[in-house]
Order: sequence, then structure tokens, then C-alpha cells
Amino acid sequence: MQPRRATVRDLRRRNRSTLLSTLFFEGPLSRHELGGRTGLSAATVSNVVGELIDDGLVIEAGQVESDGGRPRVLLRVDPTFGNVVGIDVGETGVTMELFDLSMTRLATVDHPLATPQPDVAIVGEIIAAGFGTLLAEAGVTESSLLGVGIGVPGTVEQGATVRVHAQTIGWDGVALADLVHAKGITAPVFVENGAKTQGQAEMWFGAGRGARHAVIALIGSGIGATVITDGTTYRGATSSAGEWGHTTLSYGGRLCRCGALGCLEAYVGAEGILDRFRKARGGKAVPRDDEQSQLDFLLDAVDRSDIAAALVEETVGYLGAGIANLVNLFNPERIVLGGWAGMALGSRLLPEIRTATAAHALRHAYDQTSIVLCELGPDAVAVGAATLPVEALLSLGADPRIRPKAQILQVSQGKGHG
Amino acid sequence: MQPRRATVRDLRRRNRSTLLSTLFFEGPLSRHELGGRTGLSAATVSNVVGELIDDGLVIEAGQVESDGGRPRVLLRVDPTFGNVVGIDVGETGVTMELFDLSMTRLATVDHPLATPQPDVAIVGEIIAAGFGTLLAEAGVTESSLLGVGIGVPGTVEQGATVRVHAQTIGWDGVALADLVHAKGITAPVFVENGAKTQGQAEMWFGAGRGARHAVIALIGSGIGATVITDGTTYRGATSSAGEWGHTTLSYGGRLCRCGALGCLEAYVGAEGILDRFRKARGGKAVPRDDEQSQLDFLLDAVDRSDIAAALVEETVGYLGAGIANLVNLFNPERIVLGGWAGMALGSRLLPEIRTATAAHALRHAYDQTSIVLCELGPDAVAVGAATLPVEALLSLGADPRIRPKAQILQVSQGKGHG
DNA sequence: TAGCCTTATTTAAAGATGCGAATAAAGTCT
DNA sequence: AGACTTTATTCGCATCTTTAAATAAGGCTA
Repeated sequence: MQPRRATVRDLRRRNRSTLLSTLFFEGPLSRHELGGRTGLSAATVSNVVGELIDDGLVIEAGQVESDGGRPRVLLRVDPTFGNVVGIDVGETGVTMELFDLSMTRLATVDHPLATPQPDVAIVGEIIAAGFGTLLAEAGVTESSLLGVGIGVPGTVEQGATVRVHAQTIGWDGVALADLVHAKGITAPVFVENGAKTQGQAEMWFGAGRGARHAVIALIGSGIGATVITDGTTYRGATSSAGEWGHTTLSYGGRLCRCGALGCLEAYVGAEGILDRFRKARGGKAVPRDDEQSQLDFLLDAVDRSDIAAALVEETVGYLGAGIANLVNLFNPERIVLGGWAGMALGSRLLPEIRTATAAHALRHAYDQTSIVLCELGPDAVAVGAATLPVEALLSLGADPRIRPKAQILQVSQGKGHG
Repeated sequence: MQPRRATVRDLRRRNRSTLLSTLFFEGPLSRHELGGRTGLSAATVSNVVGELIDDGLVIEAGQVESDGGRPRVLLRVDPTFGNVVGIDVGETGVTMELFDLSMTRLATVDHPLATPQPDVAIVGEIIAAGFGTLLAEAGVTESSLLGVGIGVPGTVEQGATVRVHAQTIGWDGVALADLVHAKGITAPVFVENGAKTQGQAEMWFGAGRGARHAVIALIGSGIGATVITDGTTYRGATSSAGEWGHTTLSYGGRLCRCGALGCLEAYVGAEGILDRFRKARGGKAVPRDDEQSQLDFLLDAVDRSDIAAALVEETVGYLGAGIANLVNLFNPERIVLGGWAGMALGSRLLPEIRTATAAHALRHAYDQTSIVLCELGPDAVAVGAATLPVEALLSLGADPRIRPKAQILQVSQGKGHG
């Protein structure tokens, strides 16, 4: 049980965090503007910012020309204060990216995976080797690393030791963070579900910006979702919340790969769509090699094939109902449609998807929700992962005395957090 | 945009709130124990408690015998500090209850509604008259009222003026709080969806106690749900979250009264169950007069009628899938089954419901969730409503300088809140 | 029953923090 | 150059929690 009391030090920590976060997301800003946005007095802003500058977190960044008064000095988070690494452990490969504190990408390493179910040890090796390449490529030292975030294709059990359960790649209870530490990486490691890191990327830098209540719906071969409540990722009791794909949409319907019947994923996941398309074609295989091209083929065929048109229409109906469920349950102000299949569907059929959603959602909630396309694409998993250590830094106000070891810390993105 | 800064005054307010809440939920406690539970130093506890006593919120309540030291003085919230009223505006009648600050019921007034769609003005009259009766019966003055909570059968739009949208009783955009104020009630009025107030009652005093992540599933003629995330009721962007009943469970299925097809409510709401039963009986009406007796008839008939048995089994299946959706999306630690129909089903079929849920939920999330029966019953709507002003009081630490006017304030029930 | 021991609570002093007012700084304008 | 304007910093103050020391209030022992 964490302490519920608050001391004067907590005050300062919180205000530090508020100022630093504001600068990070809305900077560069002058001290004056900072005061206006946060509600802090000029005196305190000056005082705290001075501390942040002394700690090397913030630097002055030019002036704004004045029209008859002392010019404002702009402040920004110092990008060179430290670096973060984001890792996307996917089903087909491992992508590692290194960013500075302004989230500018400094280096990238890509390592395809041969086997569909790679041994954990192998992934560990790949990651360890990747670090060397990344650091060399970017020309920075390991000691500059503020933290490492890893997105994995499965649920992450937060606890004393963080464990990964990822059916698709055959991991069950893997302590990935410990493994990485064992490879000699001393920076704090954060592990999180890939859909959630991608969702967070969309919230920080994409179509989710500014929303306090949102759902990022990710449709690829399978289906995932990130639920943002009050500015922070909702994780539930054991961080496996948001399993939208395995929500029953058609009771007693198609068999899903999770073993249940009638899951949304079985209808709207790319695999499910293509399987249904195949059946509709009388069992004839869909042209093209990979799922992505096959889905494009289907969508292109709508104009000339009744079968394709009917199938796509049906798919949009299912998707609309699935989205409507999110609207009814979460009452978000925004729904962001992402994932490669989601982008393919959404870029051509967004109006139809909206209509289908409206048909299944309660009027009041639907009217409050805007349904938009994502802005970042599937390779945002790594950026989103890199976001995790930054989030921890911001939420602690980068207190130099505290080394973030805990997995999950919360910082809300903008607008006052209780 | 609320301020994100914090001052020393906020500190005190928060610690006051922490101590008062702890005392409310876990009292009576000694100053010493309070220190232990909250993490506050003995000095601060003493100091703040002194203030609370001066303000009349807390009283000393006997001693605990010692075994060789100064005995501990027990402290508790003073039940006579003030009273709260909870009102259940239902489809069939208005129930009003008056409680003291220890939530002991002091008086009750019941007023059945003749018309199914009562005019707002009439309900206003009923409520105004009820206040008089309530106060007289309990022998307290109006000035002792700390606040009034009202649970209504519809969604509540929180905003500058709070508006009620309740299809079932034909209300659209009713400013109920203003109406009550116009009747001369000066105490703060809180309006909230009845399912949410009932859920809150269950969290404070029933089967939800101690859970930080829970869903209270309410099955009556229709279906509602209260979602508790991190100790507080989840409301979403415009407080219409938790519309579980109108979640699509069987795509393209039965027509629901909301106009959509295949809603959970159309299958598992009592009306839906009985309608399906009627159809299964070849259109023959179900014996008994009211829904409640008819549902009992159905459940009793399971042993002797294959039709009834099949129908109930099917219903349990649908319900399980519906609950599984909650498990997958919210990953709660507990699901509380309530509502009169939910109690009827749950008290006889809980194991079957659990099995059906397991068949549709992801293993990991299901294993973390316990599914239990509610403890309070449908008449908890009024208690839950009365809980709203108390919640506001606790969350503000009952700062004597602040009169709670705002509708919604948050206090988490136990265990440290961020 | 007086004195000692133990535990609970209160008091005193110290260290932190944010705020408002006053002051300094850095320009523009005339 | 001097007046004026806007931004940033400094200073004294009120508030707050904490630690340490003092006090209160019993039981226990001889």
C-alpha cells in the first residue's frame, strides 16, 4: 500500500513534474507562459525552472521579440539530457530505435526473426547486440541512456518481476526485463504490450493528441486496443485490459484462434476477413502473397465484384458494431483507427464505418465521439515503447535523487491531472 | 481547465481528506492507528484531527484498553455532524431516504408513480413534499442537510447545468438539480445515473468493498453496469460510460428496445428473457403477473420443462459471454452480479455463469476475476445516491470554507489514491 | 501508595514550499 | 536620454509536515 499522505516535498515534485511535462509537450515556452498554463505563480516558476536548468533538464532556447518590454526567454527540455531506446519485439522481427529526449530518432536497428516462435534467449541476444549497434551508430554512450521500453505482442503481467505472456510467439511468463538486465544493460527497463505502446505513441504524437478519453483501435492480422481514461493508459487490475479483439460480437459465431466463438477478431482481423473472403469465393485462395496485399486486393475488388463488395460491407458492419461497443462502454471523446488493416479499411471506408457505428451505438454517446484515422502507422510500436521511460521521467519530475525502477508510473498528457 | 499546480493549502486539504476518509471507512481508529494507515506522522495526525474535532466532524469515541501504556483514544466521524438524503427516481416510484453521516437510515418516504412517464414537475412536487415528511419523521432541521443525491433511470450529462436524459420515463434534458433547488432546497444536489449510484452502494457497503477495479453488473428489466477503475466510478468523457446493456453480443440478432440489433439486453434483460421464453412456448403467455414472478416461474420450471431448461441454459450462455466481454475489456478483479433479475439468476446459477464466462474470456484475465453475487439488492439506489454528497464531503476533506457545489468529485475508497 | 515502565499524544523547533509585493532587467518608443 | 512596458527575480511571510523532545495516562511492582 503506497502512502496516501503528502508532504511539502511531494508538492515540489508535483510542480516540477507539471512544469517539465508542460515544456515537453507544449514547449518551447517562456516562464511567463508557463505560469499562465500551469497556474503557478511567477515566483515559483522561476524558482523551479532554475532548478531544472541546474539539473540539466531544461535549457534556454532563444528569445521571443518583444513589442515594448523585456523579451521572453524561451525554455525547452534539453534533448541532449539523455537518450531512450524503444524496442518493438514483433512476430516477424525485432526493431530497436534510439531517441534523444526530444524524441528525435537518432538510430535504428532492424533484425528479422527467422523462426515464428523465437526462443527468449535468442531475442535476448538480438537485443544485446542491437544496443551496441545503436549506441555506435548514434555516437552516444550507454551511460546516457535514461531507460529502455519494450513493446511485446502479448499481455504483460506487472508485478515484482514483470512477466510476458505472448501466445503468438510462444512465450509464457518470460521475465524479459530481467533478461535484458542480465545482458549488462543497467538502465531501467519498461515492458508493455505492443498495442499499448503503439496507442501511447498515437496519443503523444498522433491522432490522439489532446484527448483525455480515447480508444486506439488497432486492427492488423489480429486486433488490439489501447484505452485511455483521463489521460492515462487504462491497464485494469493485472494490466491485461483492452482485449477488444476477443470480445464476443456474434454469439456462437466463427471460431476464433483464441478458442472462443464469435470474437470480433474472427470477423474483422485481417486473418478473419481473408478467411471469410476465401469461403465466400467457394474456397478459392485469395490472389497475392501476403495478408496485406490480399486485403488490398479485396478492397480493390469491391467495384467489380459483388462477392467482394458484400464481404466488405459485412466487415464494415461488424467493425461498426465493435466500435459501437467501445463507444457504449467507454464513452470516449475520440476513437482512433489504426493498425495496418485498420488503416486500409479506414482510409477508404471511414464514412461507412461511422455510419455502421452509429447504427449500433447509443445516440448520446455516439454524438460525443469522433472517429478518426491514426496518423502514425504500425511502426510506431517502438516510438511508443521509448515513450515509457520518458513518461516515468516526466511523472517523477526527473527528480535527480530518484532512479525510476518501478515499471509503471503515470503522467497525464496535458490538461490538469488530479 | 483546472489548475495543475499545488500549494501548501492543497497539501492540508488532501491530508485532511485522507484522514477523514480513513476514519469514515475504517473507523473507529486511534490517532496512532491513523498514523500507521495513512503514513502521516503522529504530529500531523494530532494536528489535523484536532482541527476535525474543532470543526465538529470527528468525535472521540471511548478508549481501547491498554496493556501497560497510555490507552488509545478512539476517534470516529460524528454521525450527527449532518445528514444526507438519497433519492431513487425509478420508473415505478420515487423513494427518498434520510441518513446521518454514518449512513444510518433515519427516515424513508415512498411515493409510487401512477403514470409510466411522469411529468418532471410532478416528480418535483413529490420530492419537495418528501423532504418535509423526511425531516419531520427524523426530527432534524433542513439546515442539517449536507447534500442530496438523486439516482435517475437514464444518462446524466454533467456540465454547467446537469441534464438528465431518461428515455424510459420520457425525460430529455431535464435540469433536475435546478428544479429541486427551485423548490427551496438549498443543500447541494448531486444527480447521477441510478445504476451508478447502486453500484457505488455496492462498492461502499456491499460485495464490492476493497476492490479497486470492479464492475457491478445490474440486470433488471433492462441492463446497466457501473465500472470502477482505480477505486472511482468511471464516467468517460460525458458520463455515459458503462452502457453494457446495449453492447452488441449477437450481431444482427434480436431487436432491442434501443433500436439496434443483437444487444445484450435483448437476450439477458428480464424483458428479453421473458420475451424469448414466450416465443419458445409458441407464443403462449408466461404465467404470473409481473416480470419478477414470471422470471421465477421460468427458473422454477427448469427441472420439469425442457423448453425452460434450454432457454435458461441459453440465457446463461449469453450472460457469460457478456460478462466475458467486461473481463476482457476492463480486466477487473471482481464482477458483482446485481439487479433483481441478476440476483434471481445468480443465486441459482452462479457456477454455470462462471463456466459460461470462462468459455468466452481470455484465460489470463478470467483467472484474475472473481464473480460474486451482490449483497444489497435493488433498493440500494437511494443509499448509493446519498453516498454522493458524502463522497464530495470526504474528497474535499470537509473544508469548512468550501461548499460543495460541483457535481462530481472523486474520492477513492481505501488504499492510497494517487 | 510511590515510583518505574510503557505507550499515546502533544509541543517545539526545523526545513520546505508557494505566494504576493517589491525590485531588477531588458527592451521599445518618443 | 528618458519614459514606459513587459518579463524575471528576490525577499519576507504564511502554511505545512517532520523529527525530536516533552508530557500525559495508564499498568505494574514492591
